[in-house]
Amino acid sequence: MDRLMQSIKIGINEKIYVKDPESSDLGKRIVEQSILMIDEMGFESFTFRKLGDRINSNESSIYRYFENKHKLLLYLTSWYWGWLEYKMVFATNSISEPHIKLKKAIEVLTQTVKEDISFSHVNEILLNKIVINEYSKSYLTKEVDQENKEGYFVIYKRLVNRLQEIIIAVDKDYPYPSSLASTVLEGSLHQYFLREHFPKLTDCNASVTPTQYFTDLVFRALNHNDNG
Amino acid sequence: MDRLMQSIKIGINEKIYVKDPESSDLGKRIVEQSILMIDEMGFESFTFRKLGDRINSNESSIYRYFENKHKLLLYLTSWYWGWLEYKMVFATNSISEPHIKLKKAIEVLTQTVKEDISFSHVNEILLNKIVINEYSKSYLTKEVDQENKEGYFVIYKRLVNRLQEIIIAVDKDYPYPSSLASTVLEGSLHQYFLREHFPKLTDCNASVTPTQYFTDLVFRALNHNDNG
DNA sequence: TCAAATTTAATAGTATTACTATCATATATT
DNA sequence: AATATATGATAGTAATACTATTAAATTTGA
Repeated sequence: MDRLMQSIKIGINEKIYVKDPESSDLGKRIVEQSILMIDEMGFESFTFRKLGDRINSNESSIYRYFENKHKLLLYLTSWYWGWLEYKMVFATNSISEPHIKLKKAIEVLTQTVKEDISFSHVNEILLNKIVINEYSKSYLTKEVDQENKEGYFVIYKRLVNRLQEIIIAVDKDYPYPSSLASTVLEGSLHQYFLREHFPKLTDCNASVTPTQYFTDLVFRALNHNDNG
Repeated sequence: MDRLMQSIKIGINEKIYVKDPESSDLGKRIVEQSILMIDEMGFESFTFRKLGDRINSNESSIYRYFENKHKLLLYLTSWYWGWLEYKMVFATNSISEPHIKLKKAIEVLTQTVKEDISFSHVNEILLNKIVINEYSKSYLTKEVDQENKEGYFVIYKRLVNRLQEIIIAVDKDYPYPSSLASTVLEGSLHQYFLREHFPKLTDCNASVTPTQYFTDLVFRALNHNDNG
């Protein structure tokens, strides 16, 4: 998988960036170091000025790649979802049995990232942490409808739809496949957050994973013959 | 219910405010108008200066009630969860049948607020919208552990725990009652958001409510004798 | 390989935000 | 009426989120 993914470029809506950060060394450093910094200090405290200092570049140069830090967050999270989508499709593509396919899909989508240095300048482990802590902020805005119209969330939407289709293949009569798919994806991020900060509000802990919880939940919800 | 609730004061952690906004006319106007303004312009664009202008008061006077707008958001959302908790306990208290109690609890917790002018200066309908759009921002911060330690989230945590206990009463062997409870509360806000902004990602629409989806999901997940 | 084009860096500047400080005035309490 | 307290007005600071301009470095391509 490593070698394969090295040659794949995740296609991100061109309107999200001013200049493609993949097209230059500076661009890659912006992406690489912004991930480290947002993880360290949180999205609110992160600024382009601080990033410029850190990468020995200039604030104004960063603005030539991204209009503002919100767009940068959209870029990073789109990248993450595109990467997860790729992993999910890759892992489930060859599986024909619907319930095994669904089990695998949930597994890939709700697992934490352990290690994946396929793309040199993107640290997927930290990016996963950023998505848990910051993704909601990218859409809980007054501009969400406009930005959605411009296609800034297509990758995420496609991913939810893929999961929904896999759910339907297991139980075509289940009445809420879209809601269940979106609940799994969003709820998984939430359970990871709770495990870290509000352990009383979750059953997930060192030995129980969000993957186990959601696998169990989804298969209880669906009518199926074999629990995989 | 109206008259009863008029005499109830929702107990909010005193560390959240500098001076209790319930203790003065200015304090009440701060709460009242901040709800309107955050709904109108979103939490990011909302500032104490703008609020001061709107209520014909001064920025510095508002700082005498709340340290910053983050604390004000914590206050408003705590108020909301306290109010919902009250409604939930009130509605389920007299029910002895566990599955009917659970059904009622989910109903109260996942329903949109239609109209409830029990507390004169708090518009619960708008507050519900604010919680949907802004609540996550109150805890997705680098300070969450410290603020949690100081008790800023007690009401919400108590509410999740209450729901979890009601779930256990229906099926004491279900392995993930806390996660299911937190999924219902958080997921419900999310489904409302999706219904409004990403209709393709949910089955909730004009005729299907998040309440129906979650009621169905929870009862599918639990082993029980009667679906109510 | 030299000139032109492009990219990046450095500096400065603006409007706004998120406060803090000070002092005056209005209102309530005793 | 004296005192305390709450509020208002004004000013000020450091940081943020940019934009603009110009200079220097690097790339490109003829």
